[in-house]
Amino acid sequence: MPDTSFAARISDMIVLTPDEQDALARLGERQRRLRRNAVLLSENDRLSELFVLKEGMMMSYVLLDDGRRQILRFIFPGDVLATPALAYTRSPETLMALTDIVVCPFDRSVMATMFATTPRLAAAIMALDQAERVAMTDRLAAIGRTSAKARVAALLLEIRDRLRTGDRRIGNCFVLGITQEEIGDATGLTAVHVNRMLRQLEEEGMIGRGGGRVTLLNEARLVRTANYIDRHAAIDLGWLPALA
Amino acid sequence: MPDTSFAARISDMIVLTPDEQDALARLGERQRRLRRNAVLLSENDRLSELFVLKEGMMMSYVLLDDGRRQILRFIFPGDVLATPALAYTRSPETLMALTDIVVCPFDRSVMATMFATTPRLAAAIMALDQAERVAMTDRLAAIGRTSAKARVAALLLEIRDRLRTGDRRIGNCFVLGITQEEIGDATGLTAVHVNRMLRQLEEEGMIGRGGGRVTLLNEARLVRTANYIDRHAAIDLGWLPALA
DNA sequence: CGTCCCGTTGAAATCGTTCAAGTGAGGTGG
DNA sequence: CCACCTCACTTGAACGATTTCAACGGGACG
Repeated sequence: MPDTSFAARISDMIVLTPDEQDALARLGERQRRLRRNAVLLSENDRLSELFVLKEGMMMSYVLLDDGRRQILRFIFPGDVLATPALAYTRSPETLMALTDIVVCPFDRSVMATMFATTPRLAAAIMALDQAERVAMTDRLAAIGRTSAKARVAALLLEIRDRLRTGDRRIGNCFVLGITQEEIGDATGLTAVHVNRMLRQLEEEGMIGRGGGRVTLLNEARLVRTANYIDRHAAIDLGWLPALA
Repeated sequence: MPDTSFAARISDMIVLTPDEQDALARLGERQRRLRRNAVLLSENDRLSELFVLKEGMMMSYVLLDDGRRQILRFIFPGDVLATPALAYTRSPETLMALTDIVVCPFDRSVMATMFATTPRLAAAIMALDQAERVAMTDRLAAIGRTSAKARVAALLLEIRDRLRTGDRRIGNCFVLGITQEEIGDATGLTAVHVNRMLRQLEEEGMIGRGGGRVTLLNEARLVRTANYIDRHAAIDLGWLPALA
């Protein structure tokens, strides 16, 4: 049984052949540890490796000329990072650790080999990337067309669901792991306004806060105010051919 | 020489083997024509095919509960559509023709076959998808963190650059092909405000308008006010192994 | 014990929206 | 060929959501 959370996620969805399990295990061979707040890759850095996040939480972001930051995504165990390496030689985004982390780097040539030798696995990776793409379109729609309250609510729900895919025991009460400023940079709001929105969600009984934790008190209502859809729950790789 | 614009785009970037050219040509075998404003696929429709856009222009969007619309991307000849089919059985977005179009549908099982038989081609498709992903993060950052003027300017530049990849003769003067309402739905603004921003860009001498066309009069300044980066120009697939 | 970071709160300012009205070009039927 | 209709675009004025500015509290950490 391969031990990376990435392997766990893949094998949750398709049955792997021994060859595929080997290939998957090789992705986890090298490991790199980084401290909280360490930068794995900066915008415009030379880019030739991809990574799988094995432990911890990360984020990717871009900085604008005026110093403003847009957080593009939060990254959880089992996610593949730095996929732009497949199309670009310089990173379009910065990758930073939000907690102490363990990542497994692998050269993009490994990806090329995987396409040739374990195509089904490559297809599965591409499919998971599509799920990430769809989650990003959800964020785009949220930022472009929903209220501040809805965006904050959606982010809370998304983080909870992502944390839960890594640990099924996580219920309605969890440690967010990010600051209000980071929530703002992810949702296109200011930290000040995020604070007001959290307070409002609390006053309306949708969430509780305390001890660095958030509790979803009325999830149904939260989902409704957020326009939220859990994209990770609906993933279906059943079309992948069951090769020998 | 394969005749789809998709084939042209791929072979611009890597040298194809005869097998790969065959596989590419097979993608273009079936064709479907749609009229302007026709819907190829609605949100939540059953999803088992992908498409390559051969001619014309399309967009993808989502509708929110309150009827608001967020346009996720504009689609140009050579782009692959409905890639969420690789991870989901129902479409997360609506695909609509902005002009009369020709699309080439192919089942996702064809994609699976391609992974196994022409892996390098599959890798190239995944790489181009990454470019699309990066363009989407640019839009996310624009909507989340830049002014209305910057967003409109960025959209004008992006559309011009995308049109140009299909027709190198296109210079600084081109037909936009979308309404101000659509610009608004793509940038997270109202049609009214888009109008004011266009006027402002015009008054400041950055663009000219007339006869349904836009002219970029001061491209350098426009790029600066938009924070724009041309992602399609920097694509590099050189890492793909040059197989026999 | 001081300092820094994060969170909190109020008041004023601003950017973008909403509402309302009007213009103009293109298409269609009489 | 004209009357009519629709759709996109245009413009002004009022409104409102979010930002900005400013100040303060509290906990963690050296």
